[in-house]
Amino acid sequence: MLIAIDPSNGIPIYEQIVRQVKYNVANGTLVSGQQVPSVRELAKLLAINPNTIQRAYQLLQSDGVLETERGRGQHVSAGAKRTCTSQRASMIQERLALVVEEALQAGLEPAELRESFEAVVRRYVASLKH
Amino acid sequence: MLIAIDPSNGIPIYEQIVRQVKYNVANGTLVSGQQVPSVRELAKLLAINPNTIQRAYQLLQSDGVLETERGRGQHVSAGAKRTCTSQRASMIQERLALVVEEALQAGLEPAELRESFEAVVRRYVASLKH
Amino acid sequence: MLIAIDPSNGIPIYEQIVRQVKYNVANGTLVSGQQVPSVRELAKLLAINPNTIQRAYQLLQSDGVLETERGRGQHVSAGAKRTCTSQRASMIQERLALVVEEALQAGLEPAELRESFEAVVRRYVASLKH
Amino acid sequence: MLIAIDPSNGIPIYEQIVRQVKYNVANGTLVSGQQVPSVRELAKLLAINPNTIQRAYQLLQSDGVLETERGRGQHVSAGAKRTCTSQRASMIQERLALVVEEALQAGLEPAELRESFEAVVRRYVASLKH
DNA sequence: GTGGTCTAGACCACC
DNA sequence: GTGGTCTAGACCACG
Repeated sequence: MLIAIDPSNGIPIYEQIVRQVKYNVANGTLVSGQQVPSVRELAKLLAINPNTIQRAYQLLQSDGVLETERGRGQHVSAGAKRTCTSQRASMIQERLALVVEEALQAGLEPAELRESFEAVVRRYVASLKH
Repeated sequence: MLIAIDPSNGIPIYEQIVRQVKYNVANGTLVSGQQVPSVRELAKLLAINPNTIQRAYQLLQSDGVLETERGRGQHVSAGAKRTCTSQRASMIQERLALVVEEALQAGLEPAELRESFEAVVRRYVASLKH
Repeated sequence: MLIAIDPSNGIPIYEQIVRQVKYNVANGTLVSGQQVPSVRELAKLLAINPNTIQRAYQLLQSDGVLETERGRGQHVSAGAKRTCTSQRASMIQERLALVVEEALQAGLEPAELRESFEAVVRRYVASLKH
Repeated sequence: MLIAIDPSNGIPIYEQIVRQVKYNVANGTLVSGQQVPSVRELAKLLAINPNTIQRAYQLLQSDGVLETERGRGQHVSAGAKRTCTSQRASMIQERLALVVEEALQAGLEPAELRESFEAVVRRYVASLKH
């Protein structure tokens, strides 16, 4: 599992961790039952305050992605993959909806927006081929 | 001109004011040379501390949207409309690109995304007819 | 006499008036004993608040440039020309000294500065020939 | 780093701080990546309200001189030295040009001005030797 | 009346 | 601990 933190991009670090763990679960990189690094371990690995890791793990627990067993550390919970996958899709679609709605309200033409949208898709598909 | 503040939506109040003034300028609701309410006036109107308004107005000045004359209040500067319009379009398109790219990276299918996109547009167009 | 006011250049309007009157006196455009426009007259002429003119005239009086006689308005005082001429030269030289000193303290080389200085002079002389 | 504030010289305190920080960066006294005192710390040090420091630091951020990391304080950004040095030189030369032009327009002779200029330089060079 | 600056003190999120 | 935001109230210069 790879977690990359950018401490100066405005998104709280704990939030970056939460997202990337969920991403890795949805991904298959982290599978149900698998151990995740302990708070201290991950803190040392990322050179980040343990409190911050702790906070991320707590959020992941309350989202049902991680489970803790006394003295045995954290592991990925049973239904995590399904949860994350659907969460991710709906989150992303929700954000897309927000942006598009705001653009339309701001008076941009649907055609204009559609063209921007397709341009991004084309650029992304092209970048995959390299 | 209508400015609506939501003090509890996370976006700083001064930022909300900045956006809405720019929006109104891009809009044509505020035209070049037009006076905007004085700091104290707007503060009373929105029931917000004058310092907060002051901060918003200063940002608008440094963005070239407002000009101030000592003792005579603020007015919309000459090139404001062009500035705001282009800023707005590019900001929105940038955000659209970000969301779409993230969605693609997360593995969503272009077709799926396109459908979401069109759904939002349809919903918006429909809402206009009511 | 010509007075040009720029209300949005940061220099207080009363200060702009003071400077330009002094300039005109040093100039010979305004001579000793000559009447200057009344406060109200000048205010109307420049489309400026009479309080502002009043303030400028008071400063000019305390600088010994203008004198007032009951009911007869303001006129240029006897020694005004000498006062203004010397004031102007010393003021300007003082400002030059300030800028140059700051530049040297900031570490710019005298040679570099001298070159900038001469460039401005050359540019100015050239502009006169057109 | 030394910062000296004169609260009664007309220049706003936050502006004095901004200038002196930039000066120290251009100087080499503050180098890229170096921490600057926290808002509260500097406020206590200078016996000035933290809000005023905050304002100065925010301006420095928007000028690209400082960067902030949440909960970890401010540090000098990467390109800061280049930015500050060039800004300072161009600012000073611009001001020199302004003063010289005004002097010439006011009718002072280039030779006279040149003599004033050289006098300041001589005086400054002499003061260095003591 | 206007905007510009500053102080004092509070609350929040983040680390 | 850090920075970010906001309120309240004061003082000043300008017109």
